[in-house]
Amino acid sequence: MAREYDHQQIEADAQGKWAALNLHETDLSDESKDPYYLLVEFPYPSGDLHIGHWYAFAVTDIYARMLRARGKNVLFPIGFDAFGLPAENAALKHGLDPKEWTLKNIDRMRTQLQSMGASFDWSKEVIACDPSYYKWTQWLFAKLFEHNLAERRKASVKWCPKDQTVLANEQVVDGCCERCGTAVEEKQLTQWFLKITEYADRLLSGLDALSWREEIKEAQRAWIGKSEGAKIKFKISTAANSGEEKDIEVFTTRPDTIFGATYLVIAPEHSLALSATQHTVQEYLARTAKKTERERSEHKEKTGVKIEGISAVNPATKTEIPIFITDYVLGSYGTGAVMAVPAHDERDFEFAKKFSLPITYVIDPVTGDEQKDPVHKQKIVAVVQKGNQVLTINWKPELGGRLLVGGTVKEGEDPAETARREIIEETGYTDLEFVERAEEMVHHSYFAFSKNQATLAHTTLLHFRLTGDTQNAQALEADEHGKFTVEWVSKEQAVKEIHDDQHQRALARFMGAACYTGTGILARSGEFSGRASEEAKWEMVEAIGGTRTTQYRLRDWLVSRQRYWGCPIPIVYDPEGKPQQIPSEHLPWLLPTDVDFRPTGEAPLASSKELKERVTAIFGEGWTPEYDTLDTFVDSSWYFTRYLDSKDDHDFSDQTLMKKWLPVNRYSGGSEHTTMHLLYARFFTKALYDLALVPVDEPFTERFNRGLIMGPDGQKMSKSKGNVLNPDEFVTEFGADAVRIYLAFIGPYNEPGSYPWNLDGVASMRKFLDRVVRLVHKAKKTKETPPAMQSALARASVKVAEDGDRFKFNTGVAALMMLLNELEGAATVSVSAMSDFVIMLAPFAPHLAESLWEKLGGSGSVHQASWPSYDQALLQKNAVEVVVQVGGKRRGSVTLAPEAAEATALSAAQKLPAVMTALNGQAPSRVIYVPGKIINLVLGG
RNA sequence: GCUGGGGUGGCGAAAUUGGUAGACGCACUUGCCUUAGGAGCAAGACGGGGAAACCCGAAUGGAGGUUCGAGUCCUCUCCCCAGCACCA
Repeated sequence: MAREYDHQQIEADAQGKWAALNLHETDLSDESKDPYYLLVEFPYPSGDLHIGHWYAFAVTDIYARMLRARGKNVLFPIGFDAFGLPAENAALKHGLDPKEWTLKNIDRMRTQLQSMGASFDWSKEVIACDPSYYKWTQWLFAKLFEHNLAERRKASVKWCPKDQTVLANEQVVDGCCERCGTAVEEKQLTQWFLKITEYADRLLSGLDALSWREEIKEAQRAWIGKSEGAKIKFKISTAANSGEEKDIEVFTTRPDTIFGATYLVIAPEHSLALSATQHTVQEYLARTAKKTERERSEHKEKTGVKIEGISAVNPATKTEIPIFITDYVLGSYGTGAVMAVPAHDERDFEFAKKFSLPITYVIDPVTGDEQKDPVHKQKIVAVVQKGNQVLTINWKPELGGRLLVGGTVKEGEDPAETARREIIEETGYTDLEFVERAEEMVHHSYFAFSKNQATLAHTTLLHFRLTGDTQNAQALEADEHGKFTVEWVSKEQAVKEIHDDQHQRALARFMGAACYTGTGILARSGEFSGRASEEAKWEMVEAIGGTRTTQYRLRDWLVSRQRYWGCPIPIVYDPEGKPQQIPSEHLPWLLPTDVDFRPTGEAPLASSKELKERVTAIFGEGWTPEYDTLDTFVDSSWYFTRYLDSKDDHDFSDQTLMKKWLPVNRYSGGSEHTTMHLLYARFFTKALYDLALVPVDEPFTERFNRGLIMGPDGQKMSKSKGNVLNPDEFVTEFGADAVRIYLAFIGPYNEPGSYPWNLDGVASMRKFLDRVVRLVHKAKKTKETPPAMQSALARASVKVAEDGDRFKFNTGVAALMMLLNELEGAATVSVSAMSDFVIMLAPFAPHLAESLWEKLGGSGSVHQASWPSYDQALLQKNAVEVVVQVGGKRRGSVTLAPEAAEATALSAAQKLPAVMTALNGQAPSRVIYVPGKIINLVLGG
C-alpha cells in the first residue's frame, strides 16, 4: 500500500472534531495570554477558489496554529470584501441579482476555506455588502464629512467609457482602465473626494518607523511623491496694456535656476490657456482634448503654441519672456505652470530647441573630488570636430584613456588662443575654425600628483572645426607621460570612451546633450553668481518673493462611483442643492433594489423610484438623493477594526478591544495592494485616530507581501496560456495537508518573488506525510527518548518556531524533514518523541496531525497541545566538527568539544595527515581558531 | 531614465555576527526488494587523477580589492524583477 492514510476520512473527522470543540473562536477578553492579531486580506467572493487563495490563507494559517501552540491568544479572522464590479457584471450578463450572486459565492467560499483546514474564527466574520457592516462604512464617511475630510468638488476625473464609471488614479494603469484595459478619458464631473493629501506628509514620515520591507515602503514613498520646491509669481504684461495686473504662479524644485528661465510653459488646462481667444491656441486646446491620458503621457516630440500679445517678466532677470501652452505640463500637478529653464531641464531643452528659444546656462558643473585649499588654475578643453568625427588624444590607458585637447591658460591669454595654441602644439593641425566658446565653465577639483598639489581647475569649453585635411598631423608633443597619439573617432565612440568628467562635459555640450540637470556653481545669476546652487537656493526664493512649498504626486482620493453594487454615499441634497449628511438614525442608508443597473453613464441609483420617495418621506419635498456609491477601497480601509466587534449595532468597533488588539501584529497580503489598499487603510487609521475613534495611528505593525504561484512553465497562470492548475485536483488526490505543506515548502513566504508550481511537488509532500504515518505506527510505548534524539527534537522545535516568526515556512518544513530523517534512523522511537513531532507538524498538516495524535493516545486535540519545549542544554552539542584549514584552504576536520582550547585543537589538527602534508614540516606562523567552527594554520611568508 | 530588490547546481532553494557553499526537496543515475510499480529502501551525482579509501584543482553573473579566510564587506561592471516616470 503506497498511501498510508485516507485523507478524505481524516479531513472530515478532524474538521468535525474542531467544530465540536469550537477550537478557533478567540476570546478577545482573555487576559491569561498575550494577544496576537494575525490578519490576512479578506477576499473578494468571486466564487472559485484558486491556488492564489490557497497560498494566501492556508500558509498564513500555519502561523496562526503555530502561535496558538506557543501560548498566544491568536485572532485570525476572515470576512468578504463583497461589494464590487464583478457582481454587477454577472448580473448584467446572466440576469442575476448582484446580492444573490454575491451571497451564493460567499457560501461556497466558506465551505472551500473550511476544507483547507484554515482555522479562521468565523464568529467574527464581516461582509462588506451586509447592511450591518456598511452602516458603519457610512457612519465613518459621515464622520470624515463632518470634519471636512470628505468634500464634493468639480474635478477632471478619469472616466472609463466601457465600464461607464469614474476611476481613481490608482485604477488607471498606463492610461487604461485597470479592470478592462480600455483607454481612459478625462471628464469634468462633480465628485466626492477624501482628502488624503492632507495626510501625505504623515503617511510618508510614518513609514520610517515601520519595519516593513524596503520595497514596500519605497513603493509608497514613490506613490506619495514628495518634492520640495517653491512657488514663484511671474508678472504678466499685456501688449494691449489693459491696466489689469495679472500673474502666473509656477512651481519649481529648482529655484536656483531662475536666472535661466527664458520662457514659461503652462498646461492646456490652465485658466490662462482656457481664457485665450487666439485662434491657434483654441486649435491646440481642441487637439489636446482629443488625446487620451495615455497619448498625452507618451514621451514624444514636444508640441505647443505661443500665446501672442502677452509676456511674463522673469522676477530675477526682469526681462520679458514669452508664454507657451504645451501638453507636457500637467494641469493637475503644482500650479499647472512651469518656468522653463532649457539649459538645466531636459524637457525644456527639447522644447527650446524646437521653438528656437534662448538657452542661458546659469549652473556650472563641479566635477571631481573636493580638495582642501586648492590652487586655482585656468584651463581649457577643446572639442575639434571634422564632420561626424572628433579628435581625441590617446593618453596612457591607465591614466584615463581617451581625451580631448586640454591645456592651461597663460597669464593674460584669451582661452580661445590657448586652445588654438594647444591644438597646434599637440597635433600640428593649423586649419582651424573657431566655432563657439561655451558661456558656462566646468570647475574640476583634483589632486595633481605630478605637482603634489590640490587643484581647482576652472575650465573653459571651446569648440573648433578642422577645415583642412585630417592626414597632415605634425610631430606630437611629448611629456613625462610619454607620447600622445591622435585619433579621429566618431562622436558616439568618443562619448563611450571618454571618462574624464570635464572632457565628457565638453563633448556633451557641443555634441548634443547640452543640458545640465545637476547642481553646481551659480553663474550669470546676479548677486548669487559664484555661490553653490544648493546652498543659495532658498535665499534666491526669498529674494524674488517666492514661497517655499512642498508638492505631492498623491492626489485626493476620488471615491464616487457611478455603479450600483457598492456602499451608498450617506448624503442627501437640500432644496438648495447643498450636500447634507444623513443623520445616523437613518443608517444604514440602504441600497435600493428597484434599480436598472445597465451602464448608461448615469448612476444606476438614479433610476430608483423608491430612493427618491425615501428621501422625500424623510427629509421633505425638494430634497434629492446622492446617486453615487463608494469606491470599494473605502469598505476595506477599516474592516480590521470591525473584526473586534463585528456584531455591534451601536458602534463601529469597541474602544477597549481596539486598545488591546490594535495595531494588527502582522498583515499578510498581496503586493498588488501595496499602494492602494495599504495606503488607504493607513490614511483611514490616521484620520480616525485624529478624530479619537481609533487608538492607533498606524494600523499594521508588520506587513508581508507573499509571492506569486506560477504555472508549471514558470509563466503566470492564465486561461489563454492553458497553464492554470486547479488546487481541487491536488486536494482530491493527495489531500489538503499535502497541498498546504507543499505551498509552505515552495519558497520563502516573506518575499514577493514568484514560484513555479512543480507538478511532482505535492506528491513528494504526500510521501513525506506517509513516512510520518509509518513512523508513528512504529512508535514504541516507552518513556525513554535517547539524549541525541531529544537534542534533535529540541533543535527542531526552536528552528521551526523561529522560521515561522520570519514567515520562512520552507526552511521550517526542511527542519521537520531532517528531524524525520533522524527519527527514522533510530532503532526505536518513543511515543513522547513522536508526539512532539506531531505537535510540530500540526500547523502544517493539521488534519493528519489530529489523526496521529489520537493514535498516539494524546488527549483532546493536537491543536490544544503546547509547542514542545526542551532544556536549553540540549541545544548544545557536546562534540562539534571543527574544520581545519592550512593557509585558508580546507584540509580536513577534527571532532572536538565545543569549548575546546586552542592548544587542544591545534594538536588535533596537526595530527591530520593532510595537514602534515600541507604544512610540509613548517610551523604555522599564525593560528586562527574560532571554537566550534574553524582552525586555520597560516604559514609565514 | 530614476528608485528599490535581486543574480548561488538541470529546477525550487539553504547558508545569525565574514568561518565546511549547495541544507531540505524535485528531476536524474545505479543497485536492492518486488508478479508489478507512478511504491519502498540504499548509494551516487563540478572537473581531473585513482581499483579504492582518497588526492588535486575549480566554483555563488563578471572584473578588481580588503582579510588568515568573502555568497556575505568595499569599488567598478553586466543582467533580471518590481515601483515610479514629460510630476517641473
